[in-house]
Amino acid sequence: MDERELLVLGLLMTQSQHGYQINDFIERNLGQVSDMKKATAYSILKRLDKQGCVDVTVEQEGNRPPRQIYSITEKGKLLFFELLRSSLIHAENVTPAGDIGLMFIDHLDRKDAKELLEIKLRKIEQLIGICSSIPAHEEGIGVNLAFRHRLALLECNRKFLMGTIQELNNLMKDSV
Amino acid sequence: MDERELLVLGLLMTQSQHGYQINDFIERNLGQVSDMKKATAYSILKRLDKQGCVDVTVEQEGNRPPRQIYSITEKGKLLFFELLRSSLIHAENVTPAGDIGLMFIDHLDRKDAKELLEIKLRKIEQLIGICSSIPAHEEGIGVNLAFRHRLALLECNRKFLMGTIQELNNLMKDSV
DNA sequence: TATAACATGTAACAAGTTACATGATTTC
DNA sequence: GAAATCATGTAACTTGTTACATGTTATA
Repeated sequence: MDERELLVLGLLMTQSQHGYQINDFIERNLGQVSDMKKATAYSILKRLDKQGCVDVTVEQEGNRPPRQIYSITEKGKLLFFELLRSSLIHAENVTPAGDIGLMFIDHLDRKDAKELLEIKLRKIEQLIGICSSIPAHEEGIGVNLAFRHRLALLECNRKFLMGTIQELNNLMKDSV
Repeated sequence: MDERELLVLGLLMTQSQHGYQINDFIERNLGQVSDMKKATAYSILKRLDKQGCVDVTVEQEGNRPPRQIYSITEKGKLLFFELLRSSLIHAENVTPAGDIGLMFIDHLDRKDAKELLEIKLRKIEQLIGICSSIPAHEEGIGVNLAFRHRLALLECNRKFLMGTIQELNNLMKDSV
């Protein structure tokens, strides 16, 4: 559930890091994975510290701003595994975010609806392009699984949208 | 984006209603669509009122608690269409909630990982059962589209999970 | 007569975002 | 000398949840 906390803890599992480093890594490498904002990462680190899930040491090079280096503690590892397990077994039992709109599509006329879904289709196709051009990750299977899953869902959405657009076309023809 | 607000406005598009009615409808009929809590609906209605997106009239039958009947205004309709359009064209550009865990699956041993994914698979299959037993909606295509989309995504997840579990099995055999 | 259903609401809290502030260092 | 990068943080705000409080009426 608490994906952001899991993400931060997961990154600390590989190595001790300071906040800037985590934010930088997410921005550079995990752009298609998480849109967590910087302030959020900093406040999660503080929260984890308060809970005893991380240890902090301060480092300083020359006159640069001091770095707060965070290391995951035993308690933090327990939390990590707890969050990991609950994340892996979790199945969303409600309509995915963004599908509420679909339910109300009849309030638009068919032509408008079709055009909007075509915009969405183009976005999805762009995302498919980006996602399928990511080279396979060397270490472990997890990261590759995540991207393969995302790609599978995007393809599923693409197929669904194409079918729906076709259906709207047919309905428009019928009503002429 | 703001799915809950869109949901409330959408329900008010069909008819004027009071808060209890909206909550009741969601609880009874939209259990697989939204998990919005009652207090949330009430506070959204207040917010919409403050923004001039709904009008309120008070009704009372006998000595029962008075009902605040909310009707959508012209401004509210504009907001509804704005939210509807942005919902329909929106494509999530990050990994779906719940997939962060997948990235860190290598921290578990294969057997554990497999068992957790099997739990998830069973949940997904249950949801598929529920979702495919919902009778088609008579009016319009929107509601049916939403359920068909959800079903398609669930099937996609099922397929992915089965493949992944198989893959974990193979990896376990190899390492013996 | 107990309890479910009707009908509303508030207060406290948690999580996240936005926007701002600070100040050093490297690079153009 | 200006701008980007390094490194941290806070304050205000929004959204949503949990848990509680209130009182009536229909039903078992």
